[in-house]
Amino acid sequence: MELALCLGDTPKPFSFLDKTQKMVHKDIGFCMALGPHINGRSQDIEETRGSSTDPTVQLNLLPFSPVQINQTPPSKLSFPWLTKNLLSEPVGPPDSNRQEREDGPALSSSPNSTVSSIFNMDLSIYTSNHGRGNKRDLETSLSEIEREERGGSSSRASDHDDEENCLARKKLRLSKEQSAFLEESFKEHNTLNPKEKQDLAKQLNLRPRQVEVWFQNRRARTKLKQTEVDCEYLKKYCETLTEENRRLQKELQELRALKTSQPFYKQLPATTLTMCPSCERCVASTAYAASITATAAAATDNTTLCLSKPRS
DNA sequence: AACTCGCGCTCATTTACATCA
DNA sequence: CATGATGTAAATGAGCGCGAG
Repeated sequence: MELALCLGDTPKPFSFLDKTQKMVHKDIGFCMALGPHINGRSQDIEETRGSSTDPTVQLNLLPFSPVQINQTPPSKLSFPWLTKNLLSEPVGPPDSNRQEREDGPALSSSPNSTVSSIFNMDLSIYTSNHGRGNKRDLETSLSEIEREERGGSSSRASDHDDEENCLARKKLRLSKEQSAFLEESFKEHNTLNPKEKQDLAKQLNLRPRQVEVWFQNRRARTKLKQTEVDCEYLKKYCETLTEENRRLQKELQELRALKTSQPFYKQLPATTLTMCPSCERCVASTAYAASITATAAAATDNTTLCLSKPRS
């Protein structure tokens, strides 16, 4: 059994996996593999194994979203062992229906439908910055909202306008209520269609662009958290495999020692199974068995040793 | 049908700022 | 009060898909 680890650029396929899987990713990644491998004779093992149903395992962890919490693009590798239970994070359906939502917003599934009763309040930016917001922030935010309402949906162009109108980028701290509301929405969908974005912005007295950015950052945080979970799991998994590898190596050594210390054992022919002519049962048939039971050997024409009673 | 272009979106990365110990 | 660490809102640029021409 061999445990191989690869960290860095373009993980190379492990030798004992040559006939099984090839890695094609050129990204920097983490790669771990487990397979039968004794003293570098993986080729022999591979040949004798033949069509074994015990395949080698190679695990590739790519730097980009190895496990998607909220979406799982088909081209990306996902880890089957991670379930929504493990992840404490909401596991939404793959966002394949995004186009559908954009074509016609599924308002029935809108976060507002479930949380608006709780948070249907005027979440004014007057209360933002946890009550520490100053007058300048307030005026800036208000003018931004007015601009947004005049200009319609956010875009890069409006961002540039923002830049022109707002000389210094003043950081706005979202209030607890705003964050909670956004969080609830995120649990429903981790992406927004334009209508949802507009609605959320209106309800929270924020610019649609701010809502969009919040979701962007929230997705990034989710992903980061997930990466940490993955790393932790892989670390433990790696330790387990290392331990298993050590144990098997030790076992192998013991077997080899036993083999060399008992040379007569070497002379024993392989045990084969044959059918006992008298009882019609499978029995072990070896020259060794025959030699130690002279009487039995004399009683029968062949070397089959049968200790069971003949069938009546 | 193949192409180009513009648009809008997401993502990764970086920057800037607020907050806290 | 100054300072470094941390969290996070926002900016930026790249890449992708899609519809229109």
